[in-house]
Amino acid sequence: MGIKCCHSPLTEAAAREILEQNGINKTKGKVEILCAISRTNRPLSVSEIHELLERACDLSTVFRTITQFKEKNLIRELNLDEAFARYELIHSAPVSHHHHHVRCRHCGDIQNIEDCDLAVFERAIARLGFTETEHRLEFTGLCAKCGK
Amino acid sequence: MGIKCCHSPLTEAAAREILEQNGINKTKGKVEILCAISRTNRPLSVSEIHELLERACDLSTVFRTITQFKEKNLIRELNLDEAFARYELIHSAPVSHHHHHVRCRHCGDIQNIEDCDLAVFERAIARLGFTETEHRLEFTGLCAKCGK
DNA sequence: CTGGTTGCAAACACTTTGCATGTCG
DNA sequence: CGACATGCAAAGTGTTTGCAACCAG
Repeated sequence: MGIKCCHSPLTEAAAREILEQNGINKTKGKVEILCAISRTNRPLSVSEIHELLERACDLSTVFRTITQFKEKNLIRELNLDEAFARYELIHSAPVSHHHHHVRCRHCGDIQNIEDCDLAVFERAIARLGFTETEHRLEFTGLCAKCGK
Repeated sequence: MGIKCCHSPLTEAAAREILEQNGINKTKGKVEILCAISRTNRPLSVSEIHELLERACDLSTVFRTITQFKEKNLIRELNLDEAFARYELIHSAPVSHHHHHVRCRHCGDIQNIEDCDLAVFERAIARLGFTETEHRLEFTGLCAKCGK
């Protein structure tokens, strides 16, 4: 319990299978992007992914692929108060693995938090050595009018 | 308890006093921007503020003023998964008035949530008629290394 | 073969900055 | 008067798009 980093790099074969299952063409770029995201245990920005691939494909291709992965719910987009978005794999494993993040305002380091309860959170974060903690909890949904 | 909109428009005099207390020059633009933010009960984007002022001052001035207000902790910056930031007044009243937001993924409507407890949240949001709710809880702070 | 995919360059949206001018205190 | 504030235009980011060449199925 508490804090744990979920780290599960995909083999190329596993990546190909995931793409297959989601009806996505298994091009070199897409396989590599999926592997790259699975290789890190922290959410990546598009340009970080681009650099991890050593620019093997164009930046716009990374953006397009990320968009596609997001639509297929392979990845989750995060907003950690930076000028850009970050993405992490959704481990479709048991149930959609719900967790959150702590990001250091100073060095930008990002760590995962596995529990989902405010009090537990605060304790877990303190245990990590974080100070001057702030949190931001935002909801989205369909309002009464829009929820058809 | 539950949901409530905190709405407290500032008179020009009150706005001037706040600026005074924070050592900010009381120029026409700054007074108007502060009033505009206090007049709405939902967080505003920079260009919404600009339009509310009927372009009485330049967009870059709004950006610069917002930056200054943020530094003085007069306003809070929010990130509601849009391509831009939103800002709302910090009611310095009793203690820093802590609350969150629900935003409709469809129409973009934003409402305030006053309580700060996940379970209460969920119920409150459901009571508002929101469906397909998602939330995002992110922390920032100084990690053990950076927290001097 | 044919539709999806890519690279490239250009376009976008939001935000920041440089500089000359204008205003507050 | 001097410091700060402003308008304007230009530059900077991160992201999106149009198009022709290309590749997977």
